[in-house]
Amino acid sequence: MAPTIKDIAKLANVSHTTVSRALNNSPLIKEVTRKKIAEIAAQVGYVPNYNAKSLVMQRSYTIGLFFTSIAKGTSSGFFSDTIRGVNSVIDVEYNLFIRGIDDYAEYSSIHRKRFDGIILMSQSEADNKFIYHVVQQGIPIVVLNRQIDDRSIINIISNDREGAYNAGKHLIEAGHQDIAIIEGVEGFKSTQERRDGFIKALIEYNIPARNDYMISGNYDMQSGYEAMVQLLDLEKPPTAVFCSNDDMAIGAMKTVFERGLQVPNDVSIVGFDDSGFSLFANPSLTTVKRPIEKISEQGARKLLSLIKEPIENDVLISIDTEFIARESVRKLQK
Amino acid sequence: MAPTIKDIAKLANVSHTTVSRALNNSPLIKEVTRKKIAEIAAQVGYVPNYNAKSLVMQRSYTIGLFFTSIAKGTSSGFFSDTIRGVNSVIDVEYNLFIRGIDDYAEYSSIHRKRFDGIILMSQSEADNKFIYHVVQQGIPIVVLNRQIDDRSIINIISNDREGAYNAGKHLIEAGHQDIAIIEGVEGFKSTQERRDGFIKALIEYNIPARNDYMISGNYDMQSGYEAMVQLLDLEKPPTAVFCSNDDMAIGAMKTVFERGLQVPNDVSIVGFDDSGFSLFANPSLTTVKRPIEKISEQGARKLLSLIKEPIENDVLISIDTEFIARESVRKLQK
DNA sequence: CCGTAAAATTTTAACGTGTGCATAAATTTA
DNA sequence: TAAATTTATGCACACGTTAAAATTTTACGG
Repeated sequence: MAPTIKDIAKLANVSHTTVSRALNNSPLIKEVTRKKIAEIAAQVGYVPNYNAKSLVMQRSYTIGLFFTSIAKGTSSGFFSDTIRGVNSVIDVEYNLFIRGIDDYAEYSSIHRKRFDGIILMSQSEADNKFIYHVVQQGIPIVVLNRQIDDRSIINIISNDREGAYNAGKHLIEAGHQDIAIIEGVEGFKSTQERRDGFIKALIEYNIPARNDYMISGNYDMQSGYEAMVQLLDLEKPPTAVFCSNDDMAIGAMKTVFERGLQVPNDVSIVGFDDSGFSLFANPSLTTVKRPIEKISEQGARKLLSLIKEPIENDVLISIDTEFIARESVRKLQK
Repeated sequence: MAPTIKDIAKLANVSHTTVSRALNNSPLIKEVTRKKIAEIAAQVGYVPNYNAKSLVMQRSYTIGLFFTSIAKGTSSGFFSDTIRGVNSVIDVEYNLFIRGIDDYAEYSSIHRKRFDGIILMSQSEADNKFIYHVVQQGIPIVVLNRQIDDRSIINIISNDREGAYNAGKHLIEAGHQDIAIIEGVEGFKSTQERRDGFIKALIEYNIPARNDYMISGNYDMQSGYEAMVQLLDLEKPPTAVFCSNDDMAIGAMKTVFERGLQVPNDVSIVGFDDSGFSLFANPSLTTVKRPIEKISEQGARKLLSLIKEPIENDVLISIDTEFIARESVRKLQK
């Protein structure tokens, strides 16, 4: 049905070998024959069979984009920004394959023949097993978003620690002393990094970290809501709260309003991520912009060059966050 | 490197054909040999080469999930809900391939050999060209979210018209007479359906539709914001606004607050979609839940059965929306 | 224990493409 | 003009798998 190089060969009165070479711009082919063949190919609407090609070339023309999980724990904005970033870089000659690691019971179907390269948007330490498997299979990989100890792996992360530090600093310099933190999913590297950055700011300004001002959440709105309930129930509630992401900040704001209180007049709130709605929240949310789309673009580019030139190595790229001051923080007079 | 059926054949002292049959559970193979071969295969860690398989089977083991566009016009929640829905149904033996139609300059690379089936989350009439191509290639396809006239195509949509009708009715029954609508992207079927449903409610209650109460937006927050500016600048601003999606509703609420007005006290607002943040908005957003995840699950299932049994046809499944009353609508006393 | 049907397996070919080697044609050199 | 070299093309095989045809082995009735 669909024309093959052999069909073209017949039409052009040459061997299929010549056709193959002509279409791949081999220097062994005379210019006139190449042109003739290209013309015929275009005319009959030839498209290469990638399965045959892959079989003989030992390449798959497939880039795998993996998440820790697609089903849960990944916020929509994060998820779609990642795909957008990668998609914008990966040429259509590649298949863009998307799955969650937790969709797999075992990894045997993930091997060299099936993936030219893998981009992992990693959120959890538990991904290490997957990474190990991929490396062992000799598949080029780029890990995004979570720092990997193995320095032979290309690693692109955002500087969450510094971002959280800036958030904390901003609150302190606005005059706040009683500052709480609502944390992300336990075990996620980002959770830890953001906590560390936040605490660094406290230490730098000699503000004691109180245990009851550190509430753990899980990055979703509901958990932010619940965490804030705990905080407002304290004998001495904080005047400001750093939420480890915007979703939880939105949830936390909800609690504040339900208590008949105001943001930022009664409680100041800072988020993290700068997700789509943070600008349109009421009040608009002061937050730390995390350049997810940039990270994934960058990651995709690195992967492509890694596939072409496998020597590259020892790369850790840290992309800076950006502090965005909006309306959810109140300046206290001292 | 990686073991093939021939390697296994040698180890088992049989021909590679026997191995192939044994691993595919052909009834032509004696039980004992099957077992022996299965054992060896497991032991050497055999995984089939899908390129070779595809080449001879004329199947790709790839499901294509296409969007109208990945880069723009698709909200995060919508995008990720779709992928989640499909992902939950498609077995890992399939490649899940994701792209936007607008990533392609021409469709020649989209053909039967490369896709066992295609799921299209369609938002625009402009997709018809793509659909036509796919159908012409003989690729099984399921179109989601937008009604297609061609009844030979499996089509799964949400009943947006009825949802919008319910939204309008709710506002009217709460006592509102001056009701505006902020519309979605022009040319999107959903835009038209929601407008139609809304107007139907107006007509049913004998409320004249005013031209200056119909503002066009483009489904993003910013456009909702701007549309609401127009509405509030009117000599007689509406007391209620139906926004064609939640994103625009959030934008519209922002405008209201900036004017020093209240939702719902001064203006009532209804959205559409029930996206993640609508419950946590302040006030929480009354909206119409559109079951995107359900639609995509259902669509994926239909596609799988269509691939197996190509006789099925003339299917139009309409999934009902659900009206969700929350806090953004005020009951007027008459 | 032979002949034959059924069952189990092997042999051969095919899917569509790329590549090493041989060879024919064109060009240069002597 | 013949020999040496370069250039252009074709032949045959390989990639890993399934399927059709051919063959061998097993089972069974007389």
